[in-house]
Amino acid sequence: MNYDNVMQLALERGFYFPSCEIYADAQAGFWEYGPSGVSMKTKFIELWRRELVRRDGMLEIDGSQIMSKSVFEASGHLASFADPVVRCINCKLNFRVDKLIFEQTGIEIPESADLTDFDKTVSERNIRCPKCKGEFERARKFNMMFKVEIGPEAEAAYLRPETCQSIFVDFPRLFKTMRGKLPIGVAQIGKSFRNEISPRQSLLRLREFYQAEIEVFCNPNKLNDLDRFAEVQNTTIRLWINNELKAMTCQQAVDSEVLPNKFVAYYLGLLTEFYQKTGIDMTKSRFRRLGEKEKAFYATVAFDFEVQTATGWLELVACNYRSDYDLTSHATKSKEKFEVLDDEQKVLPHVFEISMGIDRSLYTILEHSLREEKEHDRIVLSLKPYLAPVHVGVLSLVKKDGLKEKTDEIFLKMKRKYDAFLDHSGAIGRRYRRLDEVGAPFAITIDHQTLEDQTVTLRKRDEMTQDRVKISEIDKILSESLAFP
RNA sequence: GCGGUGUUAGUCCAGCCUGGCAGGACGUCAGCUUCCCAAGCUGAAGGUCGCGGGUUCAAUUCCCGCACACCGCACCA
Repeated sequence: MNYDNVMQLALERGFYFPSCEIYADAQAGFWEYGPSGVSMKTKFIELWRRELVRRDGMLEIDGSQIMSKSVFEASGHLASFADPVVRCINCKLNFRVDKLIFEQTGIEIPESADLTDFDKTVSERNIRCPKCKGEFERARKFNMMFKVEIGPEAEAAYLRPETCQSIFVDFPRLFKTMRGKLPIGVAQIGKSFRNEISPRQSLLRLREFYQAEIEVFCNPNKLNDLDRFAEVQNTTIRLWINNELKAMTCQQAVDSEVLPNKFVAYYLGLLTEFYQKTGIDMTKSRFRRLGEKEKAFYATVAFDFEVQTATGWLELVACNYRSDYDLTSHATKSKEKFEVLDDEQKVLPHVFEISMGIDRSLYTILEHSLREEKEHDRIVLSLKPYLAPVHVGVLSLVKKDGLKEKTDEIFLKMKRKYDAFLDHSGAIGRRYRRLDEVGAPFAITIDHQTLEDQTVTLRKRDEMTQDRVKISEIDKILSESLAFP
């Protein structure tokens, strides 16, 4: 299905919708999750916890969204998480100065260069505004972090542009108090904030968005010394190297040196197994190795996990080998010690990062799960049962003859344990269609026979088949069918 | 941020050219009917016509500005 189909489903069925939409000054790039969206997101996060955090024995934290200025001085975000721009004195339009210089002269200046380098080239080559031929003000940096002011003295602080900074900052305490031992993963789910110049396409590019980030701290001398690699050695991962797809097992990727070490291969394997369980079509996925110019300023090796969607290839996860960039920076700035003991040797850990975009992942799951069945005149969201916003619809075939009361009684017994949806009104077929659209894998219907023999019909979403089951068996059937894998 | 196209009920859209009571379909809700896959009948609710200004006796309609959305460019999880 295409982007518009997903968008319409999202708006009509309570998955997500624009923030502040009743007001004209609502800003782009902010979206709300509705009831269906929250329910699905909660379950997605539970799957992430199971498949990554618990499976690998990671520590999970929940850090502040507002962090002090020093954090971002150390991390490099104040200096580097910014685009160099110039503004025309005459018409006030802003331009990316590095792009402008390249377009007009062919000279390439890296975007991280000193502002004076840009000013020098602009004046030497007499670069003028493309729109009005006006001269430019001096170059400045447009930083993509949201600045906030703390307290009556308005001390500067920032909304975090990535969740991982608190993981780095907290590392010394976590390692000491949680009896840390390398390698160790620290995970966090939360919101990050980026002042994007042009947010677009709802959940795909937000100014306020959810990340699920994992930072694995490791001994850089032991990247091939990892017992648990055996768990994923036969897992097939899809790698996109030099414009070519190479599907191979993790073991083969290490042996052929397509991946640098077992450590990286292991986590790409875990991530693959996680996404397989989300219902995303893995034949439309790849880990793409980034070139030098594409990588973030802190990365030495980088793979993006990308998935093909109706909007093109979409980056869901950034996997960056950040080496000791972060810990060295924070150690230098804070004077805190970040070295730890590993086999009685002092070592400054390196960091491998798995930075997941939750919103984008949820969009992709929706797009890959949504289909139209013309022969049955219905739209079906074939979510994995354990990710469905509604687990089961509980329906009375008709309201009268005591069926409503019997239905209420059954619903009451289920509603704490399952996301059950009670519905008495309208034609039964219409109610099934509505449940199909929110991805409810099951519907149980109470009819006249129920009153005679204590059985109900259990309808399956994908097959549209119905079985008669005893009321006493419902719980067992549902708990098995809805369980996480 | 640039260029193009749009914005009217929950959704899709008509009305705008040529200013004069805010409409349709689907959906939702209630009742009747039916009794297992969007059937039918009756009724109802639902709108700052994106926001602000201007022209006019009168603006959803004409003019200006802005915001937002979509497509393309650039940037990113």
